[in-house]
Amino acid sequence: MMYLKTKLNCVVELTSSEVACLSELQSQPFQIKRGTEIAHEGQIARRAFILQSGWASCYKYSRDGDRQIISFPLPGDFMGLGSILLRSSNYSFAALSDVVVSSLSVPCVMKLFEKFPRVAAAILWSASRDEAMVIEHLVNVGRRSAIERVAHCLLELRQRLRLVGLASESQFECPLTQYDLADSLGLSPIHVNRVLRYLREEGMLTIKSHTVNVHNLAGLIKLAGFDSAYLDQIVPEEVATPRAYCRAS
Amino acid sequence: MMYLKTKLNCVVELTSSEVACLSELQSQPFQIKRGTEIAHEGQIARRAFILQSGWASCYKYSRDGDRQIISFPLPGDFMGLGSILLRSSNYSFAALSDVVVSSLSVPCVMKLFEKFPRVAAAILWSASRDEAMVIEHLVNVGRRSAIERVAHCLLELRQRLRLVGLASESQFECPLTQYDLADSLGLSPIHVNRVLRYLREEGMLTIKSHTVNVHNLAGLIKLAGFDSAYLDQIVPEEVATPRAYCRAS
DNA sequence: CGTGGAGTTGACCAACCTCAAAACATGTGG
DNA sequence: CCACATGTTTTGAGGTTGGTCAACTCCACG
Repeated sequence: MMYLKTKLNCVVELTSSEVACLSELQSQPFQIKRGTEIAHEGQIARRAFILQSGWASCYKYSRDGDRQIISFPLPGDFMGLGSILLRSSNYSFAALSDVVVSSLSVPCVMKLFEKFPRVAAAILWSASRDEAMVIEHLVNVGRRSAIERVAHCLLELRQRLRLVGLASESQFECPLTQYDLADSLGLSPIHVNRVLRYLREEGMLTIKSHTVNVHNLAGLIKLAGFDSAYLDQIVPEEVATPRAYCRAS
Repeated sequence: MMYLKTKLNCVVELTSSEVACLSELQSQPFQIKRGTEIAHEGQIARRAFILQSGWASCYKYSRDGDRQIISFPLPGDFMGLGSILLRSSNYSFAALSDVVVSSLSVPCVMKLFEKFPRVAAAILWSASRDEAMVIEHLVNVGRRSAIERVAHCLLELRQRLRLVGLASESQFECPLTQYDLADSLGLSPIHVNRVLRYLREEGMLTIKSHTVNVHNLAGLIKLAGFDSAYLDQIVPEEVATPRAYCRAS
């Protein structure tokens, strides 16, 4: 609940009845163990999930069995939102660490749309931001070198974790293996390892026991060509200032 | 108008008042010349566009000036839908051929959400499908060989064109240059050329004077590992069968 | 005709992959 | 608390895919 409310609230200021509706429609949070697949590609999507704590991954397999990770949902993010209106899920997703999620059923989402158009707008906003991240990911994989990709990915994770209060200026927990990184960045795990060594030897960052330490933030940002604009949480006037198009409750 | 209506109509059956509202809120279609940039990355997005005829491209530049094409909007597709709720546009888009578009302003979209929740659902559906295409594109670039990428891309275009009646079984118009393909697939134009030669010599397809001729469809599908599920237009029961959650007009 | 964009080709090269093996963690059951 | 098993990181050697550079050709369009 907590996250869904704060997340959507940052888009449009929700009224108390809207907030009440959200908490009603959302399931009780429940735990999922590390490594569990939550939804599988091609399944009919009956629910969307909101990650309350822990890390997850969304991925697809290519025909020859190579995995491409689409995104790493972090606390506060939706999973499978894009699938609820399609016949079947686009992709699979799984828990990368022990995880707490809550869920919304498809009829619940439709009910939200019907009753609270501003919540609908907030959900579309959230979907738009997810799309922006996938797009940046595509640019990363399509047009950047291995070193840039790795640096860019870690900077994005740092920035997103900071937005939910889970990273300090120069350090954050990160359960990703080098295999996960490789599958996300379109590289081999061996090459990811070489890149991480390079970044370590250049004094940029180190990773030890699932903790990333950034030693030269400015250098990394320059190296990766990182611009965090696409992660902005700010919302345009016309969308955010509510009352103009708010129905009489 | 035509396209917006038929597109959204295939999601939820729109009532006549919903259709009327759509035509009212959509601008008159207007022409844009080939090569014109319609919106630029970072601009404030004041409108979303619906492509009525012709081809377009959505793209971003990486810091070192390499272009990554995100998608090729075809007739009936939205452009910039994901940007209207964000502060600024994610990406640029431009006309690849002479093009006819109509547009929706941001307040119009908000009005649609408020008045017609089912139209809102249909718009989110459309955004979900766009996201599914970007995701497949990411898998393509991240995990497939150059030959697979080119074949997959052309098969996707064929399939999408067929859905709007612009491709026959084995042939379609395609204004893309080899540079465009390269920037979409994360390859160099020279290598795209080599791949196209290979596909030609294998009897898979030929491209001549902006026309793609598929000579061995089954072979191409196998070669690319192409599965068109992500392009499906079918919508789940709960979303499509309307009256259940339809407000009293 | 002539000009510029697009397609084509060859030669060479580098970024990244694959295979193989060892060192290092981490967690589990005894 | 140890011993083993499993998963993860690290390193090396050699090979491929696809990139770069440079040139030439083929059009479409003025």
